[in-house]
Amino acid sequence: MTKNRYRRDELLEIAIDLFASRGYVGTSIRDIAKAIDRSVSNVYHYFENKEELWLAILEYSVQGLPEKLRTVAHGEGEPMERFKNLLKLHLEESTRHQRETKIFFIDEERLSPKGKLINKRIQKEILDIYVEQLRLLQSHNLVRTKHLKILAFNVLATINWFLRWYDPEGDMSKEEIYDEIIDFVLHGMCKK
Amino acid sequence: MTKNRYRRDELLEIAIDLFASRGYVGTSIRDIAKAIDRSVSNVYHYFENKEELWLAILEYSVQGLPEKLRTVAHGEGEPMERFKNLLKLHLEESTRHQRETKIFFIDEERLSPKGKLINKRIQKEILDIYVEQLRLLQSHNLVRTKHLKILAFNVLATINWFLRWYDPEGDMSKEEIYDEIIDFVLHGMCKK
DNA sequence: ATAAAAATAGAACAGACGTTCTATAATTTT
DNA sequence: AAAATTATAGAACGTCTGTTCTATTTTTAT
Repeated sequence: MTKNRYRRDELLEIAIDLFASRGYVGTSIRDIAKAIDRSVSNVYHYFENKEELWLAILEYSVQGLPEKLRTVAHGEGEPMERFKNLLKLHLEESTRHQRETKIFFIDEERLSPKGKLINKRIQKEILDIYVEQLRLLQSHNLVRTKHLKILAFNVLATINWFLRWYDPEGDMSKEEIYDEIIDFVLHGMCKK
Repeated sequence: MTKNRYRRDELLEIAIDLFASRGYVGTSIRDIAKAIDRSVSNVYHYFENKEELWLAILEYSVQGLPEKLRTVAHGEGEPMERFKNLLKLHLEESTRHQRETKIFFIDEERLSPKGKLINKRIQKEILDIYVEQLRLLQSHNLVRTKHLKILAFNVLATINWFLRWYDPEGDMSKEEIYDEIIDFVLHGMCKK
């Protein structure tokens, strides 16, 4: 059985590429089939329908993110150190799955109720991780604001927006950029 | 002549609503016509085609933003004070045109070359304003980083992401949220 | 009041869409 | 070797798409 899971994953790869560059609605099953030089029915052989294909991509990549983040957040070390690790891992994972993560934020309104729910759930899970960690830092008197949720949104803003402008071909290394971003999140733009 | 510019703007309003909630590709001309209870041809009477409608929305709202931002940035007062004003105005304008600004960031890949160009130009104009202001602040030794462009991206991240989570029905006032965001941009999340 | 212009509707078109159906080739299991 | 399963293709479906065409009503200008 399931020998040719390989063929399925090829399909998935192409779909990720197309969805990431043209969006969910902007990519047709025919586009995907043509891009990999197979028939439309072949796509339907591996995936029940378009939305299941979309969800398979999420499962393939973004689905596991909250768990990974939680592991680091609940790991060892000082709270602030752990928070930095959390940011770092989040940035690394976002870069590693850049295309998929981009997909995750595009066209979410066009999904079926089921798809929307999954999307929202993952986003909520991630937000909660950050709020929880910020609350911990707050209890150590390390955080400036009272509105933790807004703060969490702002932190996530920086991480997620990064995907929109990051260009792997650019002349700065990933590590350099991560450090810049983490520094911004922690201390903002102003000197001292 | 042009007596019923009013009818055109009604159409524009509906289109903004639909585009903002369902995206460019996800909204058909028929959707728009149906939503305002007119015929499809009526839409075409006011707008040459779908993309021109899209561009009309940009013109109607986002187009003027760079100029407004520039005016404040080049205004009076200390550099840091002016920068805060810049952030404040940018947040205000984004809120005022929340739907349109959202449209501006959705589906940009699906536009024609012409549309893409306009989109990119406006985004570049705004980025340049920030880079310029940050350079000024840097020359006054008020900014911590050397990579101004990344810093500018991070600042814009916070502002633009705000549109994704801001809910006018929420229990915090706009002013409160603006202040939180500006504080985050300036000083980050850490105490001192 | 009449002519010109603007606003509207409705039908039609050709193409793209997601999906399904039927049939055949390739592979795996027995 | 035969049977069963999996992988593939191709045609067809009904629906939706952006757009155009023709015709009619309404408004404006003369």
